[in-house]
Amino acid sequence: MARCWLVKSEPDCYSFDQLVADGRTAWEGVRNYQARNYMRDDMRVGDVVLYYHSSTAVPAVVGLAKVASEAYPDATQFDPANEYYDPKATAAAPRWYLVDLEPVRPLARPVTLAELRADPRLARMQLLARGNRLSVMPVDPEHVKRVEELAAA
DNA sequence: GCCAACGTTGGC
DNA sequence: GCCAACGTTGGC
Repeated sequence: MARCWLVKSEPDCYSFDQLVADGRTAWEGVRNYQARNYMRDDMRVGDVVLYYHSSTAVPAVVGLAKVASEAYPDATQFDPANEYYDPKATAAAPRWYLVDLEPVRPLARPVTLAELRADPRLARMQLLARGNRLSVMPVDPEHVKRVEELAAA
């Protein structure tokens, strides 16, 4: 069974609709080691990804995506003009890795953070853990299934 | 805009 | 290796 994941994105920055429009995107700009490690070490092509909109009026899971590539160095770390430039990274020793994502489909309707919190079956979801700030994290497949159920309800 | 939580940095 | 200071995240 493939592993499942959740990625956060601010919709004003890069929304799920934008991913659908683009058809595929490099998940650039992640600058947290744990999130990097998940992408670099644990993600596999075809893994299911919940797409979550954060820092917005109604935070919610809005769509399903999938991992579309193995991990490779994030090119933005090498570009001094890019906001994600990292002067300590070199081509010989990249610091940041990413994967490509492809959209699968939007949820029938967004499942809000408040709904997730209200569902006892999702109580152990890592997204809901106190103080969680990771932008890339694993999700239990049962929790993915439950989110899809809520979206269809 | 506020604030709690957390990660990173850098002095020692 | 400790830890205070600082910056960022993200809900509200």
